Amino acid sequence: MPKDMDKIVALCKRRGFIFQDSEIYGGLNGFWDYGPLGTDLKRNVRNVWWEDMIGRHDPLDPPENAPASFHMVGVETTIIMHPQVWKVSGHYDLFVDKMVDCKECKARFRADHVNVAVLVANFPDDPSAGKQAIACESFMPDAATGMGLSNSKAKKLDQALLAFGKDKSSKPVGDVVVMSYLDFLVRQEAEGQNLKASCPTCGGELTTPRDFNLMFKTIIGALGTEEDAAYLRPETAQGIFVNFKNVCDSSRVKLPLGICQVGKSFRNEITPRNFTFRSREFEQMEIEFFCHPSESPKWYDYWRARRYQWYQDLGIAKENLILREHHKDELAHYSCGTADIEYAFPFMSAGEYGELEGVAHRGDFDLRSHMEGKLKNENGELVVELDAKGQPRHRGSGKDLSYFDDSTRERFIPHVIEPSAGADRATLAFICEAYAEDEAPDDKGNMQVRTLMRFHPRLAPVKAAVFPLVKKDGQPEKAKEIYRALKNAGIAVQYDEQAAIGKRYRRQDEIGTPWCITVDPETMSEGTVTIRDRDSLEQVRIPAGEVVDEISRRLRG
RNA sequence: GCGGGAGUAACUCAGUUGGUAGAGUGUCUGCCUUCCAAGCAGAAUGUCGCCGGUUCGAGUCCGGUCUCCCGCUCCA
Repeated sequence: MPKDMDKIVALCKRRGFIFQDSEIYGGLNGFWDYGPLGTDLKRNVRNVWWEDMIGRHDPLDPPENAPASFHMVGVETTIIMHPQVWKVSGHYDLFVDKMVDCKECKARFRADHVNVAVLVANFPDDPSAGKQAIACESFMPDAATGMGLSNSKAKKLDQALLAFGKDKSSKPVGDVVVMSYLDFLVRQEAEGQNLKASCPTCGGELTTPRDFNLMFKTIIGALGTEEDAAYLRPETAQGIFVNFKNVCDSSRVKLPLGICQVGKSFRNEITPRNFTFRSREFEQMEIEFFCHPSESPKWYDYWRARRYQWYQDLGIAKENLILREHHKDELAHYSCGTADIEYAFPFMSAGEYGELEGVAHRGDFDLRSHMEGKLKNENGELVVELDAKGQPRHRGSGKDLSYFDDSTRERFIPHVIEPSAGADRATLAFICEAYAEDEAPDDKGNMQVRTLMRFHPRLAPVKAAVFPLVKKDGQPEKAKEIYRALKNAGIAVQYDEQAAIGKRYRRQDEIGTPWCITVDPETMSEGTVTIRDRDSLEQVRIPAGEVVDEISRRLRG
């Protein structure tokens, strides 16, 4: 049974997990706030990630399934960086997409995605007639066949050719040339022609291409002008790349080496939607893993498997999670391989998944870019992109970012494997996965619907709650004692003496507290308390003095 | 950005032809003392998304705007 996203969103608000940003002013599209429980939950997601990737990492011996031992360290870099970073990384050019709209059907396309088939006619019997572009049809490339020009449109081109040749003595021959809409416009301009490409779907008139800046622009300096434009980072990765040399020079680390960072990133998503899934301000948890080029495929495999497993270890059911290898033509121009870890969010249709994390094999693209300048893919080779004067389009730092391996006396530019996870998306996935409704008996033994969040104990915002069964006979005092002992041990715990015991259990179920500890008459006589399990509803009795140890033990797994 | 739907208490929603707002849940306070929400009693809470217009009077009609949901588009 699919989960109801509306109910999940309602619970998130009702219990203080996630609020719409600036809600009292009507909200702000694409921005979300975390309430008290959501803040703890998301912090747990971040902390568990940091702990598992760095804190608990053992650099002395190879971890399970790893090709070799390796180092993992962290950095924290700024949201605003030198503007040249984004020019070199390609974001400046790529994030400023040219978009065209259809004035008729209102469809919007990326201008470089619209293809135009131009019919160029010539008269083989009459060379003096020259070549002329006489007709065009626009179409969207069909991913399946690679041939998006429909038969009807091809026929129209044929007819145009026939009509063109009608009053000529010799027969025209036509060549169909396919180009992007942007190239088409450039050629029309250059050749002084005025063919008009129309909407690929409805044939309506298209607007001229307009800029869409997907990076947030800002100004540095109180008196800053457009000259001082800077950008909020669209990814945390670049802060790692530009510090690669600093980290190597300062940290007594060797390759293979992972440098990790958690932090906010910003993208002007065109259509923010689906709760927090596509937000304009979001948090990333990224690893840039640097290794020898010859070892990179092994590390790519390692990180894909390890990161896929990580979500499962924290409670995401395997049937809701896929590891999807990108198809070749889906790869970014720099990537030698990318796999997405995707989750079957309730708001997606059956069989569809939303990306939680991308694990990309980036080769030496990033370090080379920051050395040499913005790179482009030319016939499978990454080369520095040049401007009209033959200079680099965007100049690199000129610094040598290669790595010298002392043991092999070899110098090389490391390859990078990038597991890049979304903290908000992971948090949302954990929320969706945790949401459950089951049936539990009420005090009369009738089955009632119970709403609960089955958070993994490491992620649960509240780990335990302590109740007195009744508000008398010294039970509240005893319960508070246990509550404080847990607090002092650094365990997130709540105390509740309000209303019937069953109601208190349900309250904790709804926020995903794994364990409830209840003080009852037997506590007063025998010194034992019950620990009730959220998922099984089972209770076990242990000495009150062992509660802190027992909960700590359970939290360690 | 387009098309469709929606916005009323913290949540889910009702609100008849325009006559100055209700229910359930939740929250809080007592009582009860009982191990899985619905025993009893009581209380608080809304400029009906926002702005403007029509009207003697607008939650209700009109215009604009913001936000959410669905579809399209987009998602290096």
